[in-house]
Amino acid sequence: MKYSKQILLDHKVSITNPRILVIEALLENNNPLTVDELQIKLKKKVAKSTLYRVLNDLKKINILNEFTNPENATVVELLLEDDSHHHHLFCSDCGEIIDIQMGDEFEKKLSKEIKRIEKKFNFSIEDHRLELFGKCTDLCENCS
Amino acid sequence: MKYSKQILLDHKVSITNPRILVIEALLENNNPLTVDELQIKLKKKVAKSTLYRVLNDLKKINILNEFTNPENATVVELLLEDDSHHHHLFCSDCGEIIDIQMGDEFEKKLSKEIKRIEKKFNFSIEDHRLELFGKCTDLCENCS
DNA sequence: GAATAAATGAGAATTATTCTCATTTTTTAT
DNA sequence: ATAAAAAATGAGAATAATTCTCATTTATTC
Repeated sequence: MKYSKQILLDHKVSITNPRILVIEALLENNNPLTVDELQIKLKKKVAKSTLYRVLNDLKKINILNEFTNPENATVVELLLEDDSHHHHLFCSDCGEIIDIQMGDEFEKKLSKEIKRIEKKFNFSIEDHRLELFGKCTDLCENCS
Repeated sequence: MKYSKQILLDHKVSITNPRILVIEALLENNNPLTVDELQIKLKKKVAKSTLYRVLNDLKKINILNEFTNPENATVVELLLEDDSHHHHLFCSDCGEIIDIQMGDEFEKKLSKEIKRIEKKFNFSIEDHRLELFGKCTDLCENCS
């Protein structure tokens, strides 16, 4: 069975063509996509209103991560069980977004700092996000 | 002279009432504000179009930091020379956004990791942002 | 396979932000 | 301090992103 169908089955939501197409499009890319890019990839196959609805459906079953790029455009990526914790690197020249992983030692240090912040502000912290901003130098075909 | 006027003078842009009002409103709060909150604070004193224009003006002279909250609403804060490097903590109950500082050791470790990422992806990284998400427990009047 | 429930497509409605342009305010040069 | 020139403002129109509506289609249940 197609992986995308399995994902929908696993989350007990009905299996429809638009949902399969959106998941496939997101699976094809290793990195996050803006909604615009996604719309272009699915042009004529999924209605705009349906695309937004499907994205909301995927959010509801907790397999979609949504954030914004430095221009405040909405960006999405699938977050599946086997995905490991990662952060994002943004290129201000070509707009590319790259998944990055920080070293274990760094994440441990971050956890400690988070505990300190929790106490200081009497917060219960559930998640965090680290974003790095810069320019890809000479390797990117878009920035050449 | 009012601090807000001084800021405008220092950055060689003309001193106008809407600009002063926006800067004062942002200075009043220690923490970032959504554009909506800012609009309410300035209700009837600054036109909506002017507010957005002034925010863009402040961005141009690099004293405004703009980002989004977890609901993707635009958030702004003044970033003045004497402000030190900080990050943000978001409460998903009351929407409050709090400035936080991470320990020196943590920031040093982060710098090292950033150098590693720069080499790995052939990037030149210019900035970073860390966001923590959680709930304020019992101290916040909005979350009581 | 028929009945029921859920999802879709197309476009209208809504919201956030930018743009336009006539008027007002600020700056510059005397 | 004042007049001319330049820049900024307010009000609302225009645009863009996202959500909503509802008649039709597709998926699920029995």
